[in-house]
Amino acid sequence: MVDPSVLLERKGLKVTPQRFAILRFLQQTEDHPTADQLVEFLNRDLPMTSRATVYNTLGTLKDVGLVREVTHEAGVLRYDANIDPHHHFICRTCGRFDDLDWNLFGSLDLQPLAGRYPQIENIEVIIRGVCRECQTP
Amino acid sequence: MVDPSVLLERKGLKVTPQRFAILRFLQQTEDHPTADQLVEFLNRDLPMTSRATVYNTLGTLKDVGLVREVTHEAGVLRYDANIDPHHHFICRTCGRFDDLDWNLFGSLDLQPLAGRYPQIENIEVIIRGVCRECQTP
DNA sequence: ATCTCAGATTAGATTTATTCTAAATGTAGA
DNA sequence: TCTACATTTAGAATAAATCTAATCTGAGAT
Repeated sequence: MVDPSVLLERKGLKVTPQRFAILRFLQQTEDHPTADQLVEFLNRDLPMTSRATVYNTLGTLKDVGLVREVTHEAGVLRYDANIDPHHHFICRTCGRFDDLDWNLFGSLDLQPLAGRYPQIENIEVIIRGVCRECQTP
Repeated sequence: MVDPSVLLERKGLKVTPQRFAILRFLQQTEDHPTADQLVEFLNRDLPMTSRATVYNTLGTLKDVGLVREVTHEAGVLRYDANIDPHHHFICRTCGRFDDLDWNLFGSLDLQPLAGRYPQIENIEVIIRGVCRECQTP
């Protein structure tokens, strides 16, 4: 787990308390929080981060590639500090959102796409279903 | 292309002019329109469909499985009458949204997931990049 | 030390997509 | 025709995200 300050500096961004806290929280959680959940968490003890800053910061972190936007649910925008390629499982019942290992499916062969789509930047498999915890036995 | 009336009746839904028009439009377009684009189109010539009805109808069509919600863009919800499994390409520049053939990647082996995720309902590969038309040569 | 200025943060207003509500309409069957 | 229920409707309400204009902060210059 790299120090958030180092990551921010590498990207030429000033290290502010808000940026530090947001990036560190995203690094540490297994989850994929929404902007709103971030506001909630950051201000739980000591309110020091406005809603607008959370949106601004998530935007800049996304622009420099420190954070990914995850947009696989209706009306909800989530954020992920795991920027290595990986896949996702989404539970229809509880909304649980798991990262899945990139190598799960072996190597996806993109050859058939190369002609029609000359510039491919990201590939991701999305699996939807009901997770073990939500099974009704 | 199956008659929308037949599809609606099979699902036990009353055939109304609005439902018919919405389903037929989704069947005929290559695109993945938003609710707003549907309202716009349906009322172009003769206004006869309210915004609420478009949302209601899309909701019921989704519930009975005649239509799929596509949720891969921030803040935008699109609809697709192609309910056979398939993949998607999304252009970062123009937002273009193409269906890709299900067999493009051969068969995805789900065996490694079976233990952890007992109930898998849908799999989809999402490819993001820049389409041929948006290339700057 | 203090000044300056660009960048960062802020509260609150605004915009946009979606959902809700309660009334009006349409339709199938008695 | 009458009744009952589903559907549609306009407009209000909600929620997420963006915008705005003012304030704050801190690193380098003086």
